[in-house]
Amino acid sequence: MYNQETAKIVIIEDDETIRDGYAYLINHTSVYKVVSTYPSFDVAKHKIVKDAPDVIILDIQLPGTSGIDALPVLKKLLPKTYIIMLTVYETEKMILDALANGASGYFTKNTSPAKIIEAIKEVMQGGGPMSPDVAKKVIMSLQKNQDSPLTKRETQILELIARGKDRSQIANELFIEIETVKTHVKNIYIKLNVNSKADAIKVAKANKLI
Amino acid sequence: MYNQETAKIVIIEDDETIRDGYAYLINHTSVYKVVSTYPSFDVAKHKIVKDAPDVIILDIQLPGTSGIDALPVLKKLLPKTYIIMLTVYETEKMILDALANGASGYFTKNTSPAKIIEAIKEVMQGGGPMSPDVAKKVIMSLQKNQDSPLTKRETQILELIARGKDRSQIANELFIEIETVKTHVKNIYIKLNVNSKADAIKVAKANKLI
DNA sequence: TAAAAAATACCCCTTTAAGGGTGATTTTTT
DNA sequence: AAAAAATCACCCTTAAAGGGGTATTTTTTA
Repeated sequence: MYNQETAKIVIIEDDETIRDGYAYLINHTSVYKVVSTYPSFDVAKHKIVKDAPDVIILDIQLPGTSGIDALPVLKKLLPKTYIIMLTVYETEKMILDALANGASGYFTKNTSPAKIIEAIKEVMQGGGPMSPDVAKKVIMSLQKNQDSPLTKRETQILELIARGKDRSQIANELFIEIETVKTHVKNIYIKLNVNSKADAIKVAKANKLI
Repeated sequence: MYNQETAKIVIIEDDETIRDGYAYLINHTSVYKVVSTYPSFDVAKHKIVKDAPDVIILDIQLPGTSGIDALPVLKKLLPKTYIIMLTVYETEKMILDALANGASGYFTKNTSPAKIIEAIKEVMQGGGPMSPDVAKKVIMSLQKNQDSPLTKRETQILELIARGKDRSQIANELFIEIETVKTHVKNIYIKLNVNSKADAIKVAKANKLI
């Protein structure tokens, strides 16, 4: 594992006040060492491999290449480095994109430096820290609509359809006849006001029915 | 919104030591009030509506009805109540199931009472608290495999297939011919060693390629 | 306990999609 | 310049999708 005593941090953040503030606080109130700070990814990319950081604190709103676009590149340059995202915005899409692309943690900028230092510690220990507002959005993205127009069986069948299964596979899996599956599918289409698998999946996902 | 001063908590947990311990600490070191504690859901279900709790702390490993099974019932009985799950285990499936079924937060039992009190506060303010190890698992479930055998285009097409789109819809969306889509699909099948949409989706999801 | 909702199953029908084989060109990356 | 990725086209057969209608049994709820 890593040696926490010497863990190296790099901060990529365009706002000089925030950048220097975090750097100062990490250096003076924690065991971690900020080895470099950069105002943009485009400046950082040529030097960051030499820094060999254990953790990168990456702002999303950067001039030039955005933090989101920088993420996959950084993961390729430094596969073992943990990346904690920082942002002022917190749209569900942005958060999910960042996490899907390899971010280890995600914080909004109203997060105190103490929490960020705690997050560095957590990330070094294999955790996945995020601020409560971010966690809320992630949880919401996992939650299903409580008052679905679909019955349990219909929801179950629609989920199987969404996994690419055809009628006969669904029938086999649920120990019912193909014709029964067909009837359920027809009722699903009527309830969702669609007339194809693709549209049913689209509507169901938009309304978090599946 | 809720009045934080009088927020009512119910604890459902079979271990008496843990149950009383959390209750004592919440009552004596926070502004929240534990109005009832129960050793199982089966005992709680008849009385909990009268308790009208703002937050329920729900153990997963309960005698009789498990916390996972109790979750949808509780959501129906008390739709506006926040539920924080507690567990000793932390399998990805269990966590995702709990969150998908309406849990507001998720903690493992090595979590300090202070963190639980903080979690109650966060949940009352609309946050979605979870312990770092849980957050890690949630993040992992969102992350894609970095070294996929599929090309970008193939991944993109497989994602559209997984959304139930057929060849012609994919062709339209990507501004390419149906025949090209077909070729990509054939190459996907060869790379994943499958010969159907359903199997391709299954293998791809198992390996987090999509 | 009676009514309503959900789940089950079968018949008709037509159109469309899926999957496999083979070969080839162009574009992009390395 | 070579390799990888993306593009397109023709052959073929079988399987699936979607729309229509009807009807029974089981489960849930009022």
